Amino acid sequence: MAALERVNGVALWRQIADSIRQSIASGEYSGTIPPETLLAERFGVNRHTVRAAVSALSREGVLRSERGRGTFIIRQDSYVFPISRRTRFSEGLSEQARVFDGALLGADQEMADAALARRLSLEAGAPVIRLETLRRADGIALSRATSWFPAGRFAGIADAYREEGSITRAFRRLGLADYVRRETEVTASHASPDDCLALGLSAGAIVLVAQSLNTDLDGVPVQYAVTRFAADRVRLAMDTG
Amino acid sequence: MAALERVNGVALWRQIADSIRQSIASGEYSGTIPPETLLAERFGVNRHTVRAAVSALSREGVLRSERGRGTFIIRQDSYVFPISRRTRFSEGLSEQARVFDGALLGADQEMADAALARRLSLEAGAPVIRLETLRRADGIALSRATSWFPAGRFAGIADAYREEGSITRAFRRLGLADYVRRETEVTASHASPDDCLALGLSAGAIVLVAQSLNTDLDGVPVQYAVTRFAADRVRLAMDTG
DNA sequence: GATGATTTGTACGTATGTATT
DNA sequence: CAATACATACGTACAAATCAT
Repeated sequence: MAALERVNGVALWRQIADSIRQSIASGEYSGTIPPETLLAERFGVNRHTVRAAVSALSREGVLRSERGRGTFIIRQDSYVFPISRRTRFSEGLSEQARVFDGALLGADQEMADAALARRLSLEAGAPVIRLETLRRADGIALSRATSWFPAGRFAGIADAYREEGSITRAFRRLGLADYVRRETEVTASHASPDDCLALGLSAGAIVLVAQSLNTDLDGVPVQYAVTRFAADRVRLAMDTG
Repeated sequence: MAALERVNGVALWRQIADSIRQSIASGEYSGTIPPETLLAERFGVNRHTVRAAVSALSREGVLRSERGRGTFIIRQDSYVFPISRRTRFSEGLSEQARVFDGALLGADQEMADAALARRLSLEAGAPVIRLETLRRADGIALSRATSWFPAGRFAGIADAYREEGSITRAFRRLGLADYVRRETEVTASHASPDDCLALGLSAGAIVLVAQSLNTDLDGVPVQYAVTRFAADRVRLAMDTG
């Protein structure tokens, strides 16, 4: 594998670890991964380097090595987040997780900058409420979101969310019975130190970043959110059938 | 901060380079990027580390530094891929790129394994045609896709695609006038060596992985595809308004 | 034009991580 | 496990080009 060279700022063992993870996800291996010596030969590296890769995956909870027996694949749960006009994370997940909750990490009032004001159809500098929230399923952090709401219309949103643990229910409490998702834009990037802390990720992990806009039934924006999903625990599903 | 690399396997400067590239793509910067000292402070690293990141991006043709003046953005390539029931990549992109084309990297006939057969509503072991394709905009590789088609119905799909450069037109040529996207599932992972080669990415880059199913108007599956997008050049947009 | 602030370029030193032998 | 060569990251200092005043 000539492509594996250390010139790009990514350690060989990390590239090999990612390759192994990929092979596991694609079903190429089942039960155990091949022996270290075989992998070393296949990747064209020293056995020590393969060991470093396996060690990293073990730390991340993907593999478990047993002396004399082999290295076993630990199945990890992955959650599907539906994205549609009627997206309700809490409802979509309730079938997959036994315990599902949202926590309020922080709240603040600030002034909308030009880009945010445009998205929420407000005047630049208009007051908005920012919520930092965390979603968990069965005790595992899945996503953290930063949401902005027009401050005039949703003054008590922070308290409402804190007590309800759900945007849908917080909206309902403030008199907004229904809302729809107008648009979602998905990208991906490396997890920031903040992401790692909040989501319990190892440094260098990947997050799916979704920017979304919700409106009321008259098309008036009620929430703009940037949500960061732990990419190895979550799939985003768009049903367009 | 030096400890980051130990846990991670991805060099700090590489993570910062990716982050800068992401910010450029998302339109956060325009014209120039912030000064090195400011970026260093913002990322919490030494100025040299930022310089290593900028240096890498300069080698890749994204940035150009001028002493005393600043660091200028050369390529600000960000393409939005719409995902909807009527997704037509070629149509959605034609407004954003001057030159847009699809190339056939390879084609093969194989037998559907259990998972693929289920997705295409075929018997396990049924013959399918696999296409490896690459999409470019203005000469820049945006995505590579592996697609499977029922071999019985779309025998000449490889030749048709090779000559048309588009799935939509290849389908039309084989008598399928129209089709719809039924579902799409999005995840993200590190770029494999193959991805790096095909998409011109640096090791450690991120790809958005979309698994999608297309059906004809009667709901019969016609194509299952796994598409790998260069995450720093592409945003996936779901319009649910 | 001169001055100082800003910004990128260069150099040296130190410590630690990475990968092979 | 040790030795080795190279990459990564920080720290400090100063030089050179540009820009606002």
